[in-house]
Amino acid sequence: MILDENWFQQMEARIPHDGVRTRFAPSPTGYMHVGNLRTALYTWLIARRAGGKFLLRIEDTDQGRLVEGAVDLIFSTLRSCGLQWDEGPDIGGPVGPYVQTERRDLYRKYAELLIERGHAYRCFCTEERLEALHRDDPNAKYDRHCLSLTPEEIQKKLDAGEPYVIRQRIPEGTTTFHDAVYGDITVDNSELDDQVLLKSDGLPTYNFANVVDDHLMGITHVVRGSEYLSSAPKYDLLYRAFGWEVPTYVHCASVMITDPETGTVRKMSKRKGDPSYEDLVSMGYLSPAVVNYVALLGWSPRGEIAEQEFFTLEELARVFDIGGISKSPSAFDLEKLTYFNAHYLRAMSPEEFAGLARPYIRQAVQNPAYDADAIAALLQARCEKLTDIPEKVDFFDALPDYGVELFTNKKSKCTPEVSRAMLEAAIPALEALPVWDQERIHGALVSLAEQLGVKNATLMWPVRIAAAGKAVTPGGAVEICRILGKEETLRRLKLGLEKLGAAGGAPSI
RNA sequence: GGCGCGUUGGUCAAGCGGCUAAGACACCGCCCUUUCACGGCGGUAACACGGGUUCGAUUCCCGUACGCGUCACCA
Repeated sequence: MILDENWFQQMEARIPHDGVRTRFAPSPTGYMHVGNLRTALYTWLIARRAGGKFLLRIEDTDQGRLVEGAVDLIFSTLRSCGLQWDEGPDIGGPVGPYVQTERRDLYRKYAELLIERGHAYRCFCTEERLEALHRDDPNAKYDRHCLSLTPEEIQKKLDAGEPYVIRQRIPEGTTTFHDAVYGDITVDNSELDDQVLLKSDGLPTYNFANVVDDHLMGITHVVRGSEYLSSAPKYDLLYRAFGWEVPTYVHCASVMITDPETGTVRKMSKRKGDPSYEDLVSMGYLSPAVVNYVALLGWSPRGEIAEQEFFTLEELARVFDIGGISKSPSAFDLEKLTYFNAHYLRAMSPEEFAGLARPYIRQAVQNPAYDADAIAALLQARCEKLTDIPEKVDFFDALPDYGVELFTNKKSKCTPEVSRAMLEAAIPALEALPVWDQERIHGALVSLAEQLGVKNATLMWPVRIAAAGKAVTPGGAVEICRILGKEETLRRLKLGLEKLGAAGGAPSI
């Protein structure tokens, strides 16, 4: 086998050396879980912070685990979070292709280059032999059986068309690698296996493809989950075997979750029903809130901004530093995400919020007479997620069949008798209003309370109960009456009065 | 089991030899108030354990415990 020097030189010549380049390299095997999203975010931030490039590479070397539509989900998730890539499968770039199966020939060439240099070798061992080895000692590493094959033996097997893999030859000694988060880590090479670089189907393993692609794509910072910390020494050895510069490793601790059933912390997982990014969105969470929250899960701002908790993506891009990434795993807390979400909801302009809220309002309020924007205004400070909305406003369309006990409220000094008196007074006062708006309804009721010598609350409580039929409502009596309109309001107040037993008799206050 | 990494309140976390050990979520109380929220103010609550090093350890070193990761022709 003759290696084409020119070809390798051409590959090298394509590599950009113009500053920071990072990559997000998911395998299209399912959905974007929160940990993936965070890795993507940090990767993007490191590039952005440095004014560098962020690339997207699809690692689809595992034929068996491909999931249809997974690539599109990755695209859409990244985009909706604002993590646009500068180079990638769909938009191309100087070091493409950006899908590993489209690069397959290249890995073989690099594997053979390693063989030539004595850092790798062909292995013809059958699955049976490997299994037998493992049976004898479950922790056994590959016994290097094929390392001792002579060139003649190898050629004979090749000619016979025997399938083989290419293995990395791990040298003696120890390997020390540096990680930007964890510092220097040293391991004894005897802990390392002669791992497979090229599978018998001709495709590279993750570890090998990763090293080759990261180098060929000029990646300067390798950001990934800490589950890869153990294989980092093998990466280092590979880089050195090729004579390549080792990139900066940035390993991030896992995102955990407290299992609601057992109360123990474990890694988040789809199978256990933990929410993915998509799930969170459909649960009513906003992308910027999720991004903001996730950024702080395992990273914290330092210096003058140490106290800041709300960040836009652009702000993060300005201040994100690798030094702020924490070594220990952190637990995803839906309650805290909810808090961030609520903050984002409230920080919107009323118009923007109304636009988002409208569909949710209309799920429960179909009567077009009821102004969705006015309802939205009541909701903005009162919901934490958009999905909270429908159940809060269902009383507009249909007055609930409530019980008279709602007319009793200690704090407002309301009893059924008091409530009856209040409604009896409120109905004519409201009936007399020539114009039905916030100011006038409010004015009428407040001055009525004054006339009657009661606290505002004493009058407002029964009016609100009668108007809404619920103990808790977004907005007070005035706001609700205004939206209901004069006619419907009066109808409901009269209905409330009936419930209280409309019988005459002087109100006993 | 070997190897690696980690361990500050229920949760996220600051701290990088000397502090009454920040801040945030949640929780509790008060204020505001036409319910509920929002907002404001305040409160409860933590350095896993044992040895060192040091004048002095949350901070450095070594053990122990616990947790996580990894030991695939998966990524």
